Amino acid sequence: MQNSFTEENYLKIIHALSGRDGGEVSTNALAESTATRAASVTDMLRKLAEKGLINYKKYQGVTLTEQGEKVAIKVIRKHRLWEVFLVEKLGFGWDEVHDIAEELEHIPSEILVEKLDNFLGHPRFDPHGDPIPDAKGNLTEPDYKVLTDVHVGEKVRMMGVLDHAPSFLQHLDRSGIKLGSVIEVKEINEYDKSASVQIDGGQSLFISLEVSKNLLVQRR
Amino acid sequence: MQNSFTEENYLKIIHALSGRDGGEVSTNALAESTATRAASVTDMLRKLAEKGLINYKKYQGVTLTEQGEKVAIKVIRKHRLWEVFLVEKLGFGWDEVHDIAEELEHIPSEILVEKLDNFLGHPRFDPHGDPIPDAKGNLTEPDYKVLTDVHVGEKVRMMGVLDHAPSFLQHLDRSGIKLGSVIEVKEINEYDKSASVQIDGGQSLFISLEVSKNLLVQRR
DNA sequence: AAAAAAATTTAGGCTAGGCTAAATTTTTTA
DNA sequence: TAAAAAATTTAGCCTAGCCTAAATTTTTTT
Repeated sequence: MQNSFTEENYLKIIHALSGRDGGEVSTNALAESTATRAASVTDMLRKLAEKGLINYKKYQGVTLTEQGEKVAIKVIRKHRLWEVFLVEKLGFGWDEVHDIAEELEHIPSEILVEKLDNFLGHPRFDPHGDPIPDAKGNLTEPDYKVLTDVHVGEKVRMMGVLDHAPSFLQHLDRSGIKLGSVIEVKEINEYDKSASVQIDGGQSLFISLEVSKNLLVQRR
Repeated sequence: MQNSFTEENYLKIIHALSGRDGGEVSTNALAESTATRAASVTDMLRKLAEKGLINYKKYQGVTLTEQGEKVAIKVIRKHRLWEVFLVEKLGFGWDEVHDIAEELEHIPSEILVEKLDNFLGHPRFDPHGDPIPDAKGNLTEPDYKVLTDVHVGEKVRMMGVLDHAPSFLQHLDRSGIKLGSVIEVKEINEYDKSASVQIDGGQSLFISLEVSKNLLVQRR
């Protein structure tokens, strides 16, 4: 049986909120993420549980079943592939594609996804650095670190973002920080943890703790 | 205000059914095309009329208002552009794209359409030969003729199809008839109006009246 | 370990878009 | 042109997803 647009969204969000450990997700957290009320979430949880997509016991929060996980990962795959298409082929900025991909991800057609993947050359990461699950549903999260964990003197490579908000991405654009940029931490201020960094061996700039916390990087 | 997926579909179908003359479309015709019951159509018509998208008087059939026509043409533009994308870029067959485009056409985003149009190189026709409305909403139907109106001895070019059913398109594939093919009518059988034709100066074959009726052609 | 607070669920409703059955209007036929 | 048939609308219901208010359960405080 097919899952609705709304059901797919719930599964995707449960996946995101349960994190690497696959821990329980609360009704309230879901209400916040879906921009609905807790009572509405409860309704949907009952329905998803009946369909065997989540493990749900009243008052205890939910986790995805294996089947639910599969559906969620398919949606994530579609979302990220469409984002690549929008940026690489259509010329959108990385700050503009989220809402459109949010719609495209629910277009139902296995063949479409596979042809799209093929057309794009089987990309491994989306424009924000998030990994794209493969056709079999394998999703491997690379273990990047957050820039706040980098010591003075280290040179790292920018690999992704935690915050996907357009305003944050635009801020990075203005700062000249993009995927692949080399960031050298020159100095960290004790007081507010803001940092002085050098981008790609050129431009020096200050970045706030708020920014550092949302930058995923990798030692080189 | 935004129109729903369903509302857009009604407008698109009313456009298609009212033909070149913009004539009234009946409730029953809409029920058939939308695969719903007449009573449901009546409900929707009331709603579309309230929104100013159609001219509706009880029992009298409907026509599109100028505003409704605009919406319909936008949907058609999106549908046909996506079909070009699916065939030209993703490698789908012309018989496989209708249902997927039916979903994609409702993705809301003006910018997306324009970027897609640009990416595709501003195509004028979709993979079935149907004209693509321009960004301003101009839709000019070329006046092709149907193959049944072609006399013996004439050579014409295949420009489109009236029937978009996969089975018909696949039949054309098997017959080697595609957009742009030159068709020379060698003989027409009085009895059943079937015809003997030559395709691109090579392959000769018989085509039934049913096929002739659905082929749009142009004198050269 | 009670009491208070927070989280969650239940009860009862609402809207969009469907449906069936019955009523009404228009069209066709005799 | 009146009766029959066909088309259309109205009335009353249904489901998916959402809502508020009230009830219930869990968690936190004192």
